[in-house]
Amino acid sequence: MAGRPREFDRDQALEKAQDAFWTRGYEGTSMADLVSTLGIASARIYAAFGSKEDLFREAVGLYEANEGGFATRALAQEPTARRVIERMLREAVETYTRPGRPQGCMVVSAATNCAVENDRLLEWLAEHRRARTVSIVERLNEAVRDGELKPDTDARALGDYYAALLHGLSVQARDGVPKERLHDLVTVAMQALDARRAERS
Amino acid sequence: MAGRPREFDRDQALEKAQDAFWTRGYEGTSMADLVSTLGIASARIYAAFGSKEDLFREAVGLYEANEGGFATRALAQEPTARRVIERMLREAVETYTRPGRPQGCMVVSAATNCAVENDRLLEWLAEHRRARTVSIVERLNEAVRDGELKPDTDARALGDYYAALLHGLSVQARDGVPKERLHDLVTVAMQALDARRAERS
DNA sequence: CAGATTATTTGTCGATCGATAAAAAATGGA
DNA sequence: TCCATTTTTTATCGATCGACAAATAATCTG
Repeated sequence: MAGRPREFDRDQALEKAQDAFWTRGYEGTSMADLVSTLGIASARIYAAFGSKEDLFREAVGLYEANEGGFATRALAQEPTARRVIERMLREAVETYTRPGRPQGCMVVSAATNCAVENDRLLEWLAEHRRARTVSIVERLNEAVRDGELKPDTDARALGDYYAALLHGLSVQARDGVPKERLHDLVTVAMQALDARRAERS
Repeated sequence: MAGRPREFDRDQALEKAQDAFWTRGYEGTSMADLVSTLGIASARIYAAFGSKEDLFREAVGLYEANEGGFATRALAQEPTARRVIERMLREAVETYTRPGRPQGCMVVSAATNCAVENDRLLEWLAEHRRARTVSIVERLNEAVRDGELKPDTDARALGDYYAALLHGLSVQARDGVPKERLHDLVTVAMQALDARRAERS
């Protein structure tokens, strides 16, 4: 273990790359943009991160481990499906509209339209979105088994519904719809779940 | 009025451009792509349509006048807000998942992440989405005034809710969620409106 | 100190981006 | 028939794309 020590903070550079990709997407952020945003020469970026694509994947990982991890956190920490869903949506609204931060969801908007040669990235993000949908559906199925929701509840339809809403929230946030209106919209959306709650003793 | 007659079908070329932009987005579709898709040299494209951006705007216009015009059509043709909303969502699902056609909504996905120099296009599409939201909210407000919906209904929240869902449906369709599941999800979403319907004599 | 290792600097690579100039070809009108 | 007009053909433009090679500099080990 030797060699010249790195002169820049790799984690800090990764954060800056995350924000750039989150704001403008993968193809919307050029290497020249990254050079000026990170403040280091392109050869240093390649030495530290491998390629633009590698950097992007690492940036998405950082996003999902922090700001974008609200779904995972809600699923892990909330005791009921009702609370999982509401917390997930409320935190999504907050994250998507945070002042001074990139708007919307990085996983939804960073690679939606891109050239053929980057289809792998597009598919990679799509798989992340589908996985999130699956985890929501599974949690709702669990709630049906537990008796939290009525036995005849269509958990998949309900899960698809909240997943679609989550993705729609991202588009709305990017369009500049204010946080308060998004919260009001979530309130409307929670009725679908409340209508399926079982009467408990 | 003279000059050499055009040798290709302009409308047909515009349709092909629409499909290309719809599939891969504005920046994801290069001039080289357009040349091979339309089957004509780039100089001819510029002569007929002005620029890549002009061609894109014209292609979006074509989309909104046909496949993408379901919201306008539903608003103009259906007698009740209930029927407007359901027809709009059902037709959206059909349009977004049509076999052999580009998936999702062109207005939602053709310019979500792009470079700084194309921010005008991004903002232009965002304005289209916001305008659609406004027209939905206005229709729901009208329904409250008409007595179709309960007097204490928050029409804006409800309109924002259906707009968000519409945008989410586009993302889901692009992710390959099958049509049937999207219809089931729409069924769940219709409950929010039904809960606001007034009891009529 | 010398040698191995890693980072930084500097310059540049071939490919592709959107766009156009100039010349040739095909029409209608006088 | 000849001219004005428009399209097509052909070739190419400068800018930018992502990526890297080679030389230099800074560290640890022995």
